[in-house]
Amino acid sequence: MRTTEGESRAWLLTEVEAYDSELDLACHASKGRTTRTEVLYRAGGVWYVYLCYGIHEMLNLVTGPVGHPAAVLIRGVAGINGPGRLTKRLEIDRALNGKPAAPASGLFLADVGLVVSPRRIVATPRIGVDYAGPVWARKKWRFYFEPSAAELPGAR
DNA sequence: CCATCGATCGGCT
DNA sequence: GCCGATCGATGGT
Repeated sequence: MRTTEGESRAWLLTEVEAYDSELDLACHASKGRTTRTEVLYRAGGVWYVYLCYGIHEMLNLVTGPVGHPAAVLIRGVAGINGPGRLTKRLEIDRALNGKPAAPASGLFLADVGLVVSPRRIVATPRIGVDYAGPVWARKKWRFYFEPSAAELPGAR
């Protein structure tokens, strides 16, 4: 959910990708603590937004305890597929980097009570991380599900 | 300082 | 299926 100039909008989160620890060669923290990755080492609950390919803003939620770099890349919501398209449509950029995932920052998560059976959730290798080598590139840490019309925001 | 490359996307062959 | 766009973080000279 997001608030922009008083306007509130809601999206159903449908696709994410996990990045965990310095051991994960696909995780930016695999290169250690740097100016860019510092946010990943904070306590979970803050946004990590960076520029990819010089064009796309990537939105991630930091998820680990203090000192343990881990994050979830927000890859898609109902109606918007692709992490780059998502940030463009939601007008999200690096200004949000390091900000809390709370109403004060304008972008936060809300539990709407939707229960998704595990059998509906598909797990696949992460996208675009072949450079991480076979072990890490093959881990099935991308997850998504296809929401039904009745599950979309605003449906009744 | 300079070179490399990327958690992508849209357009074209 | 391939390729270029576009730029900041990173690492080496």
